Amino acid sequence: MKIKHRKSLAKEMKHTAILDAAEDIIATEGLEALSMSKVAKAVKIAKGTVYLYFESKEEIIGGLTIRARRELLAYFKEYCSRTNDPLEKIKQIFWADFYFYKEKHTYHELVSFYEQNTGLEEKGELAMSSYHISQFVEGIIEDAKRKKVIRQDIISSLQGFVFWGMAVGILQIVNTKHDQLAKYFGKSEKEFYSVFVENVISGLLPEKILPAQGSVYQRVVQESKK
Amino acid sequence: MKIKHRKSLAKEMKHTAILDAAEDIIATEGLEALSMSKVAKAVKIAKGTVYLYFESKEEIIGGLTIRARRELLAYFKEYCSRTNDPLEKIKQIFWADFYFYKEKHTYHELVSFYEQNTGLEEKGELAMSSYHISQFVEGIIEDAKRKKVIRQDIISSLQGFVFWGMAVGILQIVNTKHDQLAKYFGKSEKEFYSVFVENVISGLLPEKILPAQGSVYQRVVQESKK
Amino acid sequence: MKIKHRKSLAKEMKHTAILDAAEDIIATEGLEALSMSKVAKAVKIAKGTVYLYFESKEEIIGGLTIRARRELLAYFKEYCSRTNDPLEKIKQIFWADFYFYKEKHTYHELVSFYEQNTGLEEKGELAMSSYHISQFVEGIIEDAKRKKVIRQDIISSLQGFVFWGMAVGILQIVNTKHDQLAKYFGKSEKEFYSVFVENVISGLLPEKILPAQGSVYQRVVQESKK
Amino acid sequence: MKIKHRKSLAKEMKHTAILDAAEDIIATEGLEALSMSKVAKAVKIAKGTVYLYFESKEEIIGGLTIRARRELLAYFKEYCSRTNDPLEKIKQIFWADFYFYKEKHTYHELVSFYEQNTGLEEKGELAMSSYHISQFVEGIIEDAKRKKVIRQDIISSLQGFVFWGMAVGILQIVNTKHDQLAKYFGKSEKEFYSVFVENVISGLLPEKILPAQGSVYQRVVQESKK
DNA sequence: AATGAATGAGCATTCATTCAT
DNA sequence: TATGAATGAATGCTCATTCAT
Repeated sequence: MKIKHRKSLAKEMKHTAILDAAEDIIATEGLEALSMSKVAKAVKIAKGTVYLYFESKEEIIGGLTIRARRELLAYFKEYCSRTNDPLEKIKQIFWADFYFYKEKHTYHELVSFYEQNTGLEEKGELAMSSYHISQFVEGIIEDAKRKKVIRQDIISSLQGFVFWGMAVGILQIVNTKHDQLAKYFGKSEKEFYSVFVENVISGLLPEKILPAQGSVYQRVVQESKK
Repeated sequence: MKIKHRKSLAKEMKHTAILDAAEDIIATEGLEALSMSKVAKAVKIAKGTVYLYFESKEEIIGGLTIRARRELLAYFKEYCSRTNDPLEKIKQIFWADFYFYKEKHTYHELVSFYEQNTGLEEKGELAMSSYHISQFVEGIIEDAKRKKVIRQDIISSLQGFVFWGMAVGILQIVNTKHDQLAKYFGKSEKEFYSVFVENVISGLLPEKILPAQGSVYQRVVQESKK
Repeated sequence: MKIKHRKSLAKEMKHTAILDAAEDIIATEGLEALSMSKVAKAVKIAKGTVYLYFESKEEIIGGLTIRARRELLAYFKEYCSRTNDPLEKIKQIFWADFYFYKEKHTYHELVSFYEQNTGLEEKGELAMSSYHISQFVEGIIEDAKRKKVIRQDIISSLQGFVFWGMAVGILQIVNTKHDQLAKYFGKSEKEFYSVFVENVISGLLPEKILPAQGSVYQRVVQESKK
Repeated sequence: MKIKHRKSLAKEMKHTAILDAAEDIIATEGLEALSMSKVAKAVKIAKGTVYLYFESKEEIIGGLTIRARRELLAYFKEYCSRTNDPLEKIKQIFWADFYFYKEKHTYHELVSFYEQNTGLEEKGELAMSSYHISQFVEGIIEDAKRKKVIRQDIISSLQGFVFWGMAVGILQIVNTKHDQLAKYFGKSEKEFYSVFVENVISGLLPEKILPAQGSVYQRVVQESKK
């Protein structure tokens, strides 16, 4: 058992070293340029050895995505801890995401990657990392709801997903189109993101005039429940 | 002249046939699996022949993206024409996007692809197709603004970008996570999307309580204007 | 007959236009970049039409080589006309070649190309263009021989070939290694070429001490006559 | 250690086998016809495997060129060792080159290839192989100079370049035009080459009448020194 | 546990030439 | 005489994964 433990420590270290190397490569050359050969070379082990620690390239990316999501959760916690105002906390989640995108670009790329690609199975730790984030966000939303600073019809868990989708999409567009943003609108990434955040937050507030009954929208919503 | 016309018709047809084949391949195997060899084989022409009609693989994808965007614009127009209510029209844009995603999945993939990838140059018809969509959406928002059914501080063109980013992100998450959606929340894609639309629309309404001065959010916004 | 004549005039013009275009392409992009498509495009005729005037790409290069050799002969004549001294005339041939290389680089490339490649058949005009140059050079050497300013054992025609081979080789090395020439020896192309010319001319002079009988060299020469 | 040695032996052998195969292909079909697919097929390994031993096609050609240059140097040494006469040694260099061309035609092609092509970077072993040859030839010339059997104004290193350029050019013409040589002059390659060697050697001898002052040639030489 | 040689299908692109019109 | 669409073999190179040692 002792031996096993020592072994698994060594194993853990190599596992980490492989992820570190892969992260470096992505940071330097981008996710697309990641290859098993490069990883093996960087860690100074044989290509075959990498497969002793990770079943496939996908698993390495998965491993890094776990890291990335942990870091994102840390960002969320850190930003939310700055205020006690439940609504502010929600805003802080968005801003945490923004700064995560700006400061941890590699991680953001990884998190987005998993959002963009169908057919990537998430299980085990990877699924958990996603769950932890959801849980945290849900908690923040639930708290705001309990304290009645946001609409009462909101389903916290679902709303978390919506937030997530919107933020991912916005940051994607910020990433892709920041040139146009600057050129045509004279807006910085932050200003643009501000518009988005303001929009979303404003949509949560309870003093909203609800769409009139019988509107097309209502009909569509009804329909969608079928 | 007749001959010339006939010829250019034949050419036009092959051009179309190539795009059709490429579209089929993407529909069946995904955008990543698209290759020139497959296209040639599907059209039953030589590989070199494909290059008589398209300068590169990128041009084929570009050609399909033009198709996709045209179709998306058609969706927008069709859905918006269903109502005269300016706010409803905005909602309809979101729903048009949703049904575009559901019904024209390949096209949606193509449109998203161009959103997700930096460094893809857009020119000529491709750039125009993007512009036409922006123009249309901007017009709808501008109209709602003029009619005072949405906040007056909205910048229509910028808001169009925000809409676009959010919708892309949400549909991405719908695409990737619809299993979880069903499993954990018992929600259909449509219901989930509904929550999103309601959220966004609600955020546009003028009778909004603005975030209190001095809130963290305000500070960040101020900051971002520097 | 008149019609035929007119036709062949028109034909001649197109023939010329094709060569002109090919020459431009080689001048701009190099011999390797020459392609039938580019030629056709440049002349604004169909690809197939080019084949009505030239049987193959090789024939176009052959046609240009004829031009190039004509120009080279003109250089030879021009440079030789500058002096009446028969030895000087020989020197002038070398210098004509040097300036041909410097000033008509495309033509030089073509002339060299035919020297470097085995299996390129030369017939008709192409063979003649080579013959004319040989004849001219042979005449110059023969004249110097008759006037006893060079060794009497020289076979003019053969010597012409030797000159040609040496000059081609030297210019090739000048072309390839001019950087080293400048860097390691501080010599310009001209200075280097000067050393070569001086060497060669000096080898032609009659007051030479011939290699001693019985030397290895003599043996090899004897051997070679077998 | 044994194992490692055996392994690296096996690797060395495959490396050699690839070069051998490439050499065969060049010998049979010419340098231009060399392709990675052909090499792989000839060695009966997968295309990708070739890339485990050579980074690129250019590296294979480079590897063969090293072989070729080594062999050429061996020829030089062997031929020069046949005599102690310093002038004879110079002649032997030319004859070594001739027999290298005749007997190791593929290698000659490779050596010429590197002379003819601009923009081929030479480094490491490849650069060294070139340097060793230069050094050897320079030594032979320097020795002859020191012993006063050739002109004292000769710069050994530069002269080596001139020799090399001339020999490359002559052998090229021998290669290309040997049919004409036989047909029109009734001369064998060897006889022709003899004329060349005699010419060159004769040009090195010190008892030379220098070109008269004021001749065109002198002017050009002066000019070139500016 | 570790190796690293081997695989081989796959990629986008080129181009001299042909031939039906 | 002129067209230009079509061909299709060929190019150098990549890379996730396997497996005998």
